[in-house]
Amino acid sequence: MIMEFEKIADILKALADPTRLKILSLLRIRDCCVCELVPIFNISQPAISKHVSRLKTAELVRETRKGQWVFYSINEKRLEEIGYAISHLPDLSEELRKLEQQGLTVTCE
Amino acid sequence: MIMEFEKIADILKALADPTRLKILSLLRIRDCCVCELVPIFNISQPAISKHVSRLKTAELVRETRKGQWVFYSINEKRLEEIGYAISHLPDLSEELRKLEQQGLTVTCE
DNA sequence: TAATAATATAACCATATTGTTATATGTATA
DNA sequence: TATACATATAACAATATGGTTATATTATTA
Repeated sequence: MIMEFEKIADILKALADPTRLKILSLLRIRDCCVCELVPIFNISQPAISKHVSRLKTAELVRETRKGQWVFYSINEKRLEEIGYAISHLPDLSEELRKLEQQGLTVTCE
Repeated sequence: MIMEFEKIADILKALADPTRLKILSLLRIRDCCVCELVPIFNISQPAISKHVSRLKTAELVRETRKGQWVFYSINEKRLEEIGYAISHLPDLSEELRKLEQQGLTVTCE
């Protein structure tokens, strides 16, 4: 299915941060909870919590509570979806057609 | 080749904007110059110019001057690279191993 | 129940992002 | 050369982002 530009941009914004990319790379190895991620990064627990929350909003990770811990797992399907979305962006041929009708296209050489 | 987290994040930031995604979608149809893009979007000429400049910095588009116009073309290779980079993020197993050595991993159930 | 541990949220700050208008630069043409 | 057109850059404003510390929430355990 074709994903809207705004939706794709929103998911890409969630991905477009080195810390969040590192979290995803770690979750590829195994599920982790926030308290395991904290000592790996030089940022506070609330900062990590906000990063995983951002990934969750974009459905790039899923959470499972296990007692006092919340384990996060990667949603590989979502990553595949975003790859597909980038190579199948919504078609804007109509916009270019309108431009031509208005005589606003540039023809050179 | 494996791309560093910061580099991937930087390219993803260039992609993570609806206007820039629409520009890329238009360039998939044919090369365009800034003056053709302006009437398609509800933003000023300098705003469009800055967007294509951001895409150029990330090597997602290339420019060719033709007389007074600058035509922009999509660099599909770069888009493929970023797709590959996302599915082959740098490996952080070592970080998790250190965590285990320090006894900071959580074992439950 | 009280204390502890893990996580999330609130309030705040510094910086980045994305738009604006004004202006500079580069190229073609009268 | 002077003018016009396309594009880029500068200066600025509003909002978003990513960090901080303090505190609230949720679950476990003494």
